[in-house]
Amino acid sequence: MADKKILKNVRGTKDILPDESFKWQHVESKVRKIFEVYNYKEIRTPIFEETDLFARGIGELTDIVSKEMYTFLDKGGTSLTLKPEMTASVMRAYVQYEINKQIPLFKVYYISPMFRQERPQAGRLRQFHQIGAEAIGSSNPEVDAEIIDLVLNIIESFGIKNYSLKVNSVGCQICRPKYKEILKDYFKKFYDQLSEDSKKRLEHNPLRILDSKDEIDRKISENAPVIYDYLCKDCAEHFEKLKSYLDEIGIKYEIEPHLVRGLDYYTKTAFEIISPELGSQDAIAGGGRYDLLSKEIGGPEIPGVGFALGMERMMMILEKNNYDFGKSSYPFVFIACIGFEAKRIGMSLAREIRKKMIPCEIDLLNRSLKSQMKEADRQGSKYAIILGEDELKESICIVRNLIDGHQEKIKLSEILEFISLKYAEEIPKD
RNA sequence: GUGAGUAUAGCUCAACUGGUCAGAGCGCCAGGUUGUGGCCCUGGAGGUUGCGGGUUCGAGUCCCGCUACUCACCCCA
Repeated sequence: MADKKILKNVRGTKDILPDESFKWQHVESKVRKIFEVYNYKEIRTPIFEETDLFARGIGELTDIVSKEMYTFLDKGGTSLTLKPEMTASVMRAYVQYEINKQIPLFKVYYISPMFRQERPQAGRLRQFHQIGAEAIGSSNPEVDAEIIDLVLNIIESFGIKNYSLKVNSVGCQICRPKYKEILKDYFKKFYDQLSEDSKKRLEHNPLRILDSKDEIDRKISENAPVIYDYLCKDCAEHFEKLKSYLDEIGIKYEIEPHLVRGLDYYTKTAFEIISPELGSQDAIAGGGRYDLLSKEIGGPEIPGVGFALGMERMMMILEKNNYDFGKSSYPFVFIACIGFEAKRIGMSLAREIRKKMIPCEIDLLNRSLKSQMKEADRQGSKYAIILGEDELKESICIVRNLIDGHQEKIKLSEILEFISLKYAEEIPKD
């Protein structure tokens, strides 16, 4: 028989094994608390949606839709897509349940995997996780300010200080098209000097040229018309108010007229938080206002703002800075048994201890006492309960403190209470 | 999709210009302690050097192809 191929995780995905998962749990629970403080409730949407939602919501011409989506037909022939981002899904749910008729401002957050079929590299995976929030129902700049304040609070709560916030206004359906044309005319004059990529961008996305990494593109962009001269009154006012809120809150930011978002639905506010500790994919979070999205997906005109933060990217920074994730869970008590009879008593005792919600481990491999003790130590247990023939005869067990090595005999009838007491003493210290 | 780099035990890595080079540390297992962890000592298991060809008396070491991984472009979280 031929050897069976060893399967492995698919490219661009990552397994999070137990020696990592506790870090994720730590980050998630901390983040959830912050959302709670800002009064954002969790929303969970399906991992896949009808392809149309993303195609229309994000925009057919965007990179995400045109080449990065995991799209497949289900058995009924419907085209489905693994979500590449959450905003469209959240808006879909909002429109579907007519939340505008129930709640004036819908504030929700999510922590969820996303899928994009790109070439993996540092800080870029095909299945990655985003922490994000959306505030739907208001076009006020206060909401933009709160969203920015919120994401910065999350970042800072993990001790990250080395970042910069860039904000911009990308206009709206009234003023952006005009600016786009003016920009196109400007770049056309330098067409021959533009990079190959930018020549293509000129067609459908001249704004992106402003964000090019190409040396010559950048030089040309320096003298390009600036969007602020072309914003309509509404957009300009919105931007001014947002800045004044940020100033008052004390948030430091950089005005970045070249900041462009890759999703079509953004209007007015666009922002990005970048970290020099990240490598080429240096955006730890991004977001903005999307007043056009609802209509794109067939809903009424509903304004919204949100952000998304790359969890893996934040983890990269935390690891790099030796962030203290706390420790993994461990069994407070380890029951070591010698012989079948002792194991029977041990199994029963383990259950009683666990019923009291005290983490407990018992040897399941029938190894030597020495191995069991070694295991107890490796697991980080505070106490070992030793049960053997000798102890059974006297109806006792040995309780060994693995921190100081002191051990004593305890009656089997009193062991549960003894351990409970010790555990109660220990709790506040952890 | 394009480009570059890397590919040796479970993990991190050694092996001069091709000639005992298949190793170390960590981890794992066992013994030193007939029923007791952490430190220490001793021993053991574990690799057809990613896969397939080629050059050569001889290749982990050179060449070609494939695959995977990594980084960068693109784009984005």
